[in-house]
Amino acid sequence: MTKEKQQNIQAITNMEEDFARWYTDVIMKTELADYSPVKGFMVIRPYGFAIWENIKNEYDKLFKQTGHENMYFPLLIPESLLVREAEHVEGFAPEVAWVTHGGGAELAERLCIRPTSETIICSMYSKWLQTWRQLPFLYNQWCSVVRWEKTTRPFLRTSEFLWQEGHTLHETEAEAQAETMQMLNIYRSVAEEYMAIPMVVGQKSEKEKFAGAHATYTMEALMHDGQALQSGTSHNLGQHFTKAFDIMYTDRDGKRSYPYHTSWGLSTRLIGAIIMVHGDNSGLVLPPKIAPIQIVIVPIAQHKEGVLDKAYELKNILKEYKVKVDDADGYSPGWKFSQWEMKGVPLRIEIGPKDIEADKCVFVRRDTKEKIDISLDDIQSAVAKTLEDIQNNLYKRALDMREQKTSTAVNIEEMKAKLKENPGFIKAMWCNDRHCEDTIKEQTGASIRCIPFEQEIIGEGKCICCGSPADKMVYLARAY
RNA sequence: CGGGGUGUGGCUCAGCUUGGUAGAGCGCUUGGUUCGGGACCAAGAGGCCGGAGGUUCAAAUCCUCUCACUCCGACCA
Repeated sequence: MTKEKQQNIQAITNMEEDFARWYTDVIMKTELADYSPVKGFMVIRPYGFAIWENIKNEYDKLFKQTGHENMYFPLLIPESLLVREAEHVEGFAPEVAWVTHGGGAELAERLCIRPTSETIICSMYSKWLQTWRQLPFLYNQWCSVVRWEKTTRPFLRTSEFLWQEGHTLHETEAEAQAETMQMLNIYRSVAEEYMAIPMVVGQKSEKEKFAGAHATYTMEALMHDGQALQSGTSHNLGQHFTKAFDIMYTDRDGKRSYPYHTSWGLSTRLIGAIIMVHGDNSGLVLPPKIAPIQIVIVPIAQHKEGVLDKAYELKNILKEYKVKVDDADGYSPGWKFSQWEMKGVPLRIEIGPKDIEADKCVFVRRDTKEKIDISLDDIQSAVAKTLEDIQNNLYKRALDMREQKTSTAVNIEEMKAKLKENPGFIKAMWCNDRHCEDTIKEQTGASIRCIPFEQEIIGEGKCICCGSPADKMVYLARAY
């Protein structure tokens, strides 16, 4: 093939050259999503949506296993409800979209398109909750929310995104805290075990916490370019909203009490994380456990006697997996190899006349691009083992990458230098002062991603900014 | 919200300086030969040049305004 032709076909920018373009190229070329006619709003195409469905199904299963039920609340929230909790409005007001007209007439009260549903859900909870015997309330909804964003990027930040929001009520503070942690753990387990993305988990600083929360917990992932991505948050909302919305019940002692409240959410942003953690210059690399197609079978010389039959036979043998036989006529095998590689299919099986004669096939792993001959007798166990290897290897690779991109610093100058030579996480001590937090952000561009549960002491335990004794180690990074 | 970039068949772009109402490659369709890393030949289809004004006998091209997308920074799942 000629050079020009290579370039024409390749079209995915190298990530070393321009990471942002690489990212959008991958999304467009692999047909995960496309831009819509409305600025900041994207269309999720079937291949991208299939990934979301797989993520969603895993989480949904665990939500239900832990006693949660799904429900659905309206898209529109009256302004009077949104403004009930002061911190909350203040946090969200700048990015709310408003509906002012209905059926051509101006509305008496404008309605906001939910940026999140705490307010409308709480207004209903106050109607429903009467007695301690009804607690806990364990509900969740899958929906989309709208936040009018200035700068948007597919999956990472769009004005509308798909997500899940859980909203629970509990009798005691301890139960609410336990729920908050339980959900964060579920978030982390699916992210790590299914998406193969290692997460740093911990608590958000006061500055970074959810508007109206008592405490926010987060899982943070590190992308290939050294930027962090907040990937899921779980909030202990205390009684902030239950008081603001008059949610009261008669407790075990016959007194009127406010319950304790949690909410937790994660979104299609996770798809951005999968792209940016595992992807390479050939395109997507999908972990087997969330790949819409786990195995693609590419027949070679498919017009020849018996080749297609054999391909379908293999598909049938492997029916417990998501298998596609690419029997498209008029495309060369080489073309198909490249296409499916770009789309990140974990395992490709090539089967042609020579293989059939030798009673074998060829496996090609997406993560290592390694080619191996496999006897057809062993195919089932070989597939199981290979997919598991790929899944494990992706996690390990991502973890190595994160560790390689994680440094420590004891003062701001050192932090700047480290971020410059090796962008990624910086572990440092912090005195818990908002002023220091702002200063660090201003001078380095990096924010406190979280105060991790797994603490350690860096250097002599002095705040990276002001040098006073500090009892918290934090992860800092530039973030999406 | 500030700074840059780009809008021409499905995609990537040329044409614009020096106006004369469109071109290439890829993709697509049909037929044939191919088929183990992005095959080849032949014949086709497809565009009022982002939009609105203006200048002109004549505008993709010049002028004004506008819109959209995109990238980089400040704020955010």
